[in-house]
Amino acid sequence: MPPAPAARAKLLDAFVTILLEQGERAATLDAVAATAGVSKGGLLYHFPTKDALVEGLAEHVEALAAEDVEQMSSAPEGPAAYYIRTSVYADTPLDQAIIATTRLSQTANPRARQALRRIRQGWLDALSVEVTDPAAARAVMLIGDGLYYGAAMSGETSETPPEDVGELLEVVRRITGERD
Amino acid sequence: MPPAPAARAKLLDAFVTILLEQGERAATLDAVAATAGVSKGGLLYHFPTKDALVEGLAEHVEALAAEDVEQMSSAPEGPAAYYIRTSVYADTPLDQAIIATTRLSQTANPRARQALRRIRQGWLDALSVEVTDPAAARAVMLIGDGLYYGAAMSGETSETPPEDVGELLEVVRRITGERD
DNA sequence: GTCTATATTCCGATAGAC
DNA sequence: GTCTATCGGAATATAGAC
Repeated sequence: MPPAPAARAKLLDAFVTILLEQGERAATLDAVAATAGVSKGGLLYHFPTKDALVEGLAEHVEALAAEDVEQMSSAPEGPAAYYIRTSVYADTPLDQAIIATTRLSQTANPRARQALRRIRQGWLDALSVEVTDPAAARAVMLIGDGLYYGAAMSGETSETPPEDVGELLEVVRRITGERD
Repeated sequence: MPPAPAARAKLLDAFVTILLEQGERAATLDAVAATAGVSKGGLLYHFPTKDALVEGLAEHVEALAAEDVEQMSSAPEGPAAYYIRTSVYADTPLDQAIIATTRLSQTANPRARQALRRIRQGWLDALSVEVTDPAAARAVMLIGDGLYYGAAMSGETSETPPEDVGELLEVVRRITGERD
């Protein structure tokens, strides 16, 4: 494994921060470079084009999500409860990277859309192991989507207080209860 | 009431179309004007700044959503079923306007964020009349958010085939069932 | 590897003719 | 009301010094 490319990581982190706090339009090469503490030329050495920067973020967020799916699959509380509980925006690196990717104009950045689609599919697969009714699995999935959506929409901070999650989990238990 | 400002409506419609099909970055004044069949100067007569264009879209989408809330409140099937059924992206003017507003970088466009927040609140209020358990109402709300989110994320077309909605409605019925 | 120019394109907005 | 022409600024990307 490579010796930890600190410069690349710092640049991607700056990209995420700006997307999160100021939106896509503010995430210019100049701004990313300045936030990371390098010049624009320095940035372009690591990411030759802006598309390369988006590609870097896409790979980064997919890697983080893959780790999350592993934890989800082996969670004692079960995948569904783990998924809903962690769908509340909590400032983790994964949450930040996902919202940042969401902020990219996805019609203009097919790669960003692809990353989010893959991540959602990974979650749905992990959910389906526990929640065998497809419609129920989809409903749980959609609630998680909605939680993330609220965070992506309402700005930088969480819309859902953690104390509300407990009640939400009860509702989910009602969904995942056996049927037919 | 004014004599139907056709030019304004045509410009807003072009703005929505471009946001929907190509994303925020493509929605320049030039592109909006060209799509509407007028010059940039012509556009700027009706909307003196780009913020004015966003304001126009925000008012437009809020008005359409207010109509929807009225229909929702008087729907024979009940607000919850109506809400979920119509949350599937269906190319209605309201759906298009909402997704278009979603595409605007909301950190940079507080007015777009405000419009979406107000619309969600209106839906939640209407839902709460039928679904009195707040957590259950929130869960139904979130499923609708998730459906819209999927549409906003996956591009221009619907992610959820209408034939899946029936099964989703059964799940919702399980949520809205009496509790305690 | 990181920097400072600089080239080029494009966007939002203004001015003023018609 | 709608047009053309144009300004000022900003964004992506290149070239080449260090």
